[in-house]
Amino acid sequence: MAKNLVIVESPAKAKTIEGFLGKDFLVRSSFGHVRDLSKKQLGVDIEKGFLPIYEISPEKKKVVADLKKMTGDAEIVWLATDEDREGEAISWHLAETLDLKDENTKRIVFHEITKTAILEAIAHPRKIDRNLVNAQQARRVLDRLVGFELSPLLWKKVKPALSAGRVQSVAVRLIVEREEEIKEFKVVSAFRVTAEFEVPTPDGPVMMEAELSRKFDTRDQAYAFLEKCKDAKFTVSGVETKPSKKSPAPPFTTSTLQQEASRKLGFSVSKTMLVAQQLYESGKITYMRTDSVSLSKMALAMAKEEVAKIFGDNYVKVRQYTTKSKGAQEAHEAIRPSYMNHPEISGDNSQQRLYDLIWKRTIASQMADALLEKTTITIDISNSKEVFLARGEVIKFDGFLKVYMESTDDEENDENGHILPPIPVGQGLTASEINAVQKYSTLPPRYTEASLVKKMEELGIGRPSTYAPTISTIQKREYVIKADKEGVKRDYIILTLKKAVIKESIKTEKAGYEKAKLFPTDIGTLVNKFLMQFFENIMDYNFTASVEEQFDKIAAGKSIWAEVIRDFYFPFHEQIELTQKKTIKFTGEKLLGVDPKTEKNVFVKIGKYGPMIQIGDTESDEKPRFARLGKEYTIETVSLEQALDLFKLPRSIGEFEEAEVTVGVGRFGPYLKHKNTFYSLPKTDDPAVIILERAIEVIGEKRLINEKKTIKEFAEDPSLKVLNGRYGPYIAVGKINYKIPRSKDPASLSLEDCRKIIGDSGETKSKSTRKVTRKKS
DNA sequence: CAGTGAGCGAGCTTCCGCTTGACTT
Repeated sequence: MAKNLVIVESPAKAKTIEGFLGKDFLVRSSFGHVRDLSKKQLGVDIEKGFLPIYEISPEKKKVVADLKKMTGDAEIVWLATDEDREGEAISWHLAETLDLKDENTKRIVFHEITKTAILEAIAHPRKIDRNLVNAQQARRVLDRLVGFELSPLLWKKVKPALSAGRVQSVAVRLIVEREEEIKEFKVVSAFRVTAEFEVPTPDGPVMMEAELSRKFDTRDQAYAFLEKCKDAKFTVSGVETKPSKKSPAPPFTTSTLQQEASRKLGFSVSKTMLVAQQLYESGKITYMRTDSVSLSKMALAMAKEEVAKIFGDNYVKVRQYTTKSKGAQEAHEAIRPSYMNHPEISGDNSQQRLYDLIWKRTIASQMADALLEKTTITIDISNSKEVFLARGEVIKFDGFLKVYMESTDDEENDENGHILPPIPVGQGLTASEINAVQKYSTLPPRYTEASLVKKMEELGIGRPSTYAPTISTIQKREYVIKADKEGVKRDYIILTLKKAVIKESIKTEKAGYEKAKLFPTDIGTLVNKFLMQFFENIMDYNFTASVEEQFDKIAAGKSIWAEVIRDFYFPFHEQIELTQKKTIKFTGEKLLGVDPKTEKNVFVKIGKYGPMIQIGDTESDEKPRFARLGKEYTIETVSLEQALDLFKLPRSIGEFEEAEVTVGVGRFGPYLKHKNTFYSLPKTDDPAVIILERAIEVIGEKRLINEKKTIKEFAEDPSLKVLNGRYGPYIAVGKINYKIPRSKDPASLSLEDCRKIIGDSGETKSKSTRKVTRKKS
């Protein structure tokens, strides 16, 4: 048996480290946290000074049992979890759950996964830092208290199964407020004037574009200016050349990798993380959940060598970056290739593309600045105080630009580029063409998943390991949806002065097209309004930053964690109780108008199952009528006519096989109902206009699929069927399903065989519970 | 999955941050 057991967080890391250490060391992983607050209850005993009630996470039972066995045999247990708040807590939880003895337990940390770094760490062990652990407990307990007291309030006041939390609710707020900004934004237009000048050079005339120093608010002003240009003289009055430089962006963190992969490769944040995980597990890149931009000494040396080899010594510039982002804990390196001398790797297309991005970014970060020369030529206009400016940029030395240029979120980005011809001051120029083009101001852009992550990081909310899950949570709760927005056509005016004549033309452009952007839903907007009204303190963009300050004090031993929590909790809990008593239901109800037929009020509001239309008052004696508001409408935009149309469903569209066919819209979209069977309508069919013939087609298609699905039926027992499902053949009895053993051929089973399989499998109970837990996750 | 909605009431939902492997009937 090995004398030493080293425990790290990640199995991939364990494998690497085991290679560095001798036979006396076994290295295993805890797979992250092994314990958490009890899931079923609040998990915090408030009366006992906020005592946390911990449980071994169900999926970690086996990990803990295995580790326990091994720690019993080891002489020394080395807790080598990450050097940050969570890592320290993981070590402490391990020590507690594994019953580790103080005298043979050592805590070590290392920042790079190299043999020397690890041997160095082993030479300098320490004890678990209880202050840091307490800071983590405070963080954990606070999040639980906020989440588990706010969410049930939402179930009561707004809609069941909603959620709120320190991180997710602020993320939703950002999206809701951006939408409000867009709604309030006033689009204005202005006329941008550009001129094409003819510049005489020894090799003949060259064209040069210049822009007027001001824009005109109206068409008439622009027209008047062009009119003046007809007999103006244009003279170069200044040529200014300034050297400038560009520096490379720092190596990737989780957040910047997600942003660049989104901009350059079009990956969603979850796709980026999935592919990065694959690269990490196959040893091609370093750890992908990090907030640090620093590179290890070894990585710097490797990068330097690689840059010199490929581009030459004059392209080398070794740089160590420092992290500026709020709340960074820097337990890992930046995300970089494991081996800098591998510009390409094997793997699927996504892996290769993401790796390429990481390789280039890392290499570029260790390269020289690009040296530029920026030139501005000023052209006076004889009869106007305005001037034309021509801007040019010349790259004198490309440096890191040889490899990599960071993208920006700005959609318009065409400022730099062209080279200007040499030209003396005093030179007269002729304008071959002057254009005044109407330009509209652009709306504030909606967030993409990646730009939301960027904003969250700026505010210090969320961590590298939670950016992707948070974004999927707020979509799963239907607070926001990711969607494309069609552009709208609009006209713009162009005035062109050419050969002393001004021509006016009108062109159309498509404006405001957006792809894969985050839009708030009615529910997201309503929940945000509720939380902003009653819990503005939690929703404050600085809330996380200020509690982090408190946690830092705990970590430094200057505050007691339970006191910090106490000071937060009691006023917060008071707010919860007050809101509980004070407010009635928060439905976002809006009066749409009056139904002309019944003369009753028509409302739109959020109900138990989402947005809906209601005809008739809730207080009246007569029961109101309800209709679900489909995803194609919003509370904001739905009209009275559209709302009333929804009550035309369900409707009968005729008879088929001597039974009525009805069409309606339900929980899962439009459906047909025939002989008590439901048939989902494809998206291409509109329930408002569908006719019987088409309905029969849909029913026929569904029957055909069902036929293929059924392998065997038995006349003696119609409730029992052998079916072909997603995971292969199975036996269905009512709503309970049974696995068919591999050894049996499903097509040749008799009723007796089936009953025997059902009898043998026995444990239907465990099956159903498993199904429930799966649903939760 | 299953096609509701008020009201009655039981029993369910929920947080953030660490980490991957489930094996689906």
